[in-house]
Amino acid sequence: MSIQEVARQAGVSSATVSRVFNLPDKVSEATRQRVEHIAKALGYVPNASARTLRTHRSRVLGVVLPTLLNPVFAECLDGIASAATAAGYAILPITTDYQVEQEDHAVNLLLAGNVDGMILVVSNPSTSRALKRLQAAKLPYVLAHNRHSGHPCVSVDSQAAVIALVSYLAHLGHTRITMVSGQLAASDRAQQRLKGFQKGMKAAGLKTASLLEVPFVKSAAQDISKLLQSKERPTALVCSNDLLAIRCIRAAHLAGLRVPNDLSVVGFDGILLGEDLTPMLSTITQPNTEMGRCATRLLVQALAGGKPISPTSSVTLAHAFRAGESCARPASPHQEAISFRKK
Amino acid sequence: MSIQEVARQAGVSSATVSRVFNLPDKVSEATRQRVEHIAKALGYVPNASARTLRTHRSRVLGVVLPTLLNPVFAECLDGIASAATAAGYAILPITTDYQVEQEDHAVNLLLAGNVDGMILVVSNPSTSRALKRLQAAKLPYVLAHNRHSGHPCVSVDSQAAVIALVSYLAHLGHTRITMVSGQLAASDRAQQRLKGFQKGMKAAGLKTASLLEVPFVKSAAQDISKLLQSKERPTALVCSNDLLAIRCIRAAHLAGLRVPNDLSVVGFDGILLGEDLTPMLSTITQPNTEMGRCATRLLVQALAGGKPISPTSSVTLAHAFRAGESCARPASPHQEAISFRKK
DNA sequence: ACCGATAATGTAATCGTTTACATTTAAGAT
DNA sequence: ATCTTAAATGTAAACGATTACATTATCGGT
Repeated sequence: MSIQEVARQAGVSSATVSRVFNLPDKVSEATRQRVEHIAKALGYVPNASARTLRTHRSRVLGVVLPTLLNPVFAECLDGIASAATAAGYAILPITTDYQVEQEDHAVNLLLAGNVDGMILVVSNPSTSRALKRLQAAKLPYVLAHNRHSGHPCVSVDSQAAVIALVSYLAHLGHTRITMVSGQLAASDRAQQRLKGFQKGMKAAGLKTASLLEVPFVKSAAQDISKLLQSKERPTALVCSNDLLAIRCIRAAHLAGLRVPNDLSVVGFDGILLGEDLTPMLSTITQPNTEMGRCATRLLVQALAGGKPISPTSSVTLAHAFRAGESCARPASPHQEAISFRKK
Repeated sequence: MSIQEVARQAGVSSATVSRVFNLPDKVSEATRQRVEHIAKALGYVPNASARTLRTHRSRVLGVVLPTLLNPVFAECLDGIASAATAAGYAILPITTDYQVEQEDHAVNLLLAGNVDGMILVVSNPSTSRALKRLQAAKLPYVLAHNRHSGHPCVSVDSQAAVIALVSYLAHLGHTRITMVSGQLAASDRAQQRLKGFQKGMKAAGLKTASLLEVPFVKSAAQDISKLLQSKERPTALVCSNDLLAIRCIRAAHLAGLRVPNDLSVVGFDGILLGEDLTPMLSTITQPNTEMGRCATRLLVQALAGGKPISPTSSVTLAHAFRAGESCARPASPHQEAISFRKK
């Protein structure tokens, strides 16, 4: 069902039909109605490819994400989807499984797909070839969940958040605090959070900022439980993300430790599910959905303006500490002994 | 960077360049190499819109989902994305928030977007206008998570699963079992699971198959806790999905009930996160990611064959009961009294 | 040396829009 | 009645690929 067919049936030229949809006030009331009526009757829908070919605008945004299996990104994509739809854009998402080669591949695919712009969550903005490629192609883009002065980003200040968190834990009386992180090399977020942890520990006068890096999910449980059974086991875990925190709580349970009585666990991300858990997850929350929305709006705005997005238009969204139930004062040595006997 | 430009620089016609990419063996080794080299040097990428316009194939699949905030669908989309990418297709997902009007809207949008086919999770296949529209447009599609004899579906046999579950609970000694469901009208899955519950209760010789429908998430906690504080409170909850089960466990905790000692809770879906919870979620698992993959493969196959997909090619995937820790024998009246005093 | 077959390449139409420009129509001003 | 101007519509050229068909080159066989 082409525009020509509609034109024929309505007894006008294809140009007029086109105008009915794109510049309705350039066409007389009478013909407009007639054309609209016929178009609807025929079920005419303008062909997106032809339009894109002609106008060089696809009204599609590419989205590059590590995975959808972490609710952080699912929530973010949800925000992107809603904002995009609201602005009349469709989205083309691709996941990279945290692999840089796949980032490159994804960007190439999207570039070939004629997207008008991209929203990405990359491993490391500083070293990303994908971003270089984007700049070379002069395609507008915005990063979400990444934080880098050389790129337009929408993010929270992870480092500050963790510094404040450590200070809070120290005030609660924790001294043996361990950070649990996923593969550091795979994410600048993880690095920034670690940095915040180290600074926070120093500021709190706690010398040993110990770190447990669990590169692979499959071995995580073991590694964590080993840590928890060690002699000088930590009284608090600062986890680089909520999923990790949830696994730590599980590991603690399996090791016979009660959360938060014997061990405090704090996450990072504020995934929606955390609030429904028992114990309710204590975590640093970021507005994940809003982050996606915000990035999308930024991009759409730039597309409307027709100019690339300056790194100076980066947005820092507010984070917050959610005091759940997985974090409390450490047990005093006396109490700890009791709790130990109980087992 | 058009094909013409590459052709000019390579000193050949655009047809030859096109053949280099689409029918490489129809072109001589020498020119192929030359063209490939020049194309790469110029960073040439074939224009997807032009290609689609000409060939009537976009290599894009539309995806219609209720929401990404429920991990079931995020996992499913993950499967779709991976299978689609593997088959050389991109995906265009839209969420409907469980609203039929939005389903219609989504389908129209995707139709206008020139997708080659669609994968959908709808509220109700029987009444869906969106599906009618699709059939009218003769666009190949597959449903996932829906189950209906009139459409090609990839799903599990929810009803059988719940029947077996109720039987299991009855054997454990539970007699007061309540099903907790989201808005029944919004999902055929919920209806099928309820049906299974009712049949299962009957088969187990338990007359009252009581149902708690919690249409809105915001009031769910209240409704559930009211149920749990009622005089003849159930000893087991069969939840229509995992998210609901998690909220029930939370509500039980807030009501002072221990899971599974005072209350058994079983979910449905088998979201990945359930395994990391404490108590580990007892649930009926479905292969969510695989479901997405399977639906995609079915669709891609049909697209290759060029024929619409018959409802008879529907696939039923295997479900399984995951014995977690949120489900156990009910406390004997005596034990129950003790546990009650303890509070 | 010539023929026929086959391989390699080129020509040009086509897909369905949008839009600059040309043309027609209508209305108001004189 | 004529002229000007603006509004409404039409004409036709793009956009960048694919592909049926036409053409040219190559080569073995006689």
